[in-house]
Amino acid sequence: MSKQLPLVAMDACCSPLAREPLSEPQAVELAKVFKAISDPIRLRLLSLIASHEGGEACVCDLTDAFDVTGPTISHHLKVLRESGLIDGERRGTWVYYRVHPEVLARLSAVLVPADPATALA
Amino acid sequence: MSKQLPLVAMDACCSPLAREPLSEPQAVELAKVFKAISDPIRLRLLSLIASHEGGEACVCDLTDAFDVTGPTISHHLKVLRESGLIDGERRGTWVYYRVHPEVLARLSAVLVPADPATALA
DNA sequence: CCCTTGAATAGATCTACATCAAAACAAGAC
DNA sequence: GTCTTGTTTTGATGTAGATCTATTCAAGGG
Repeated sequence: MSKQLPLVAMDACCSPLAREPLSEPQAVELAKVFKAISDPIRLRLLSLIASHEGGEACVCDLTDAFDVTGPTISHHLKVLRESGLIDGERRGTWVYYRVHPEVLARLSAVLVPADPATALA
Repeated sequence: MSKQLPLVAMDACCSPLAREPLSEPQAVELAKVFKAISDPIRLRLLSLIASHEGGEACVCDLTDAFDVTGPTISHHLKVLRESGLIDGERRGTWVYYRVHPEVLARLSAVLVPADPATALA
């Protein structure tokens, strides 16, 4: 169930984008993860999983929250999985997903503006 | 030159995605901005502008950093502009772009993981 | 004025992606 | 075993997007 992709290339993970120019490989890796969260359904899936009690959510819970079909949700979960943002585990009948907080943290760190003061504007 | 789109809908800006489930409208707004930075060239453009001396960069400088044609760079700058991430200003012959740090800060805040401790993993 | 240089737009093309219905697979219940 | 429920895969389809060339627009310089 895990496929553990680059997890946001380690050397691309920590220097804020506004501090120094991103290298081309760094940009390629980051773009993949941002693409994964550039869809409303995937953003909500991620949020539902991350904010769910116990830090994990069953696919059955997730599907009900949307107007699209099951296969479509499954597709979006796969995209999130392959980007390294979430991971799924089957326990009996159901499959449970949880987020990788480190990846979220790295994305957040990359986007921090150069001057922290502006963050409070 | 400015077109001032939603700038990341104000009510969607500050609660981390992992704290509570994103509403559908919030997700739609956020997804637009993430889509804007889900391309390697746009990420590097954003980084080049944000990290450039004086906080602004001329299109002429930006174009040289890539293997694609001028119109393609112009297209990507437009996408970033329409997402509210950057803004351009013509001064004489050249056009200068600068980032909106508040938007960057909000995106960063949304991605912060639920448990701050995990950010240091 | 016309010409040059910088930048944006228009139109065309090719690829990537979101979605669905149908089929396959996984795990239990009977 | 067979049936049922939950999840994923497959295949097809329509739309969005990245890129190019050619054209247009903007601002100065002769």
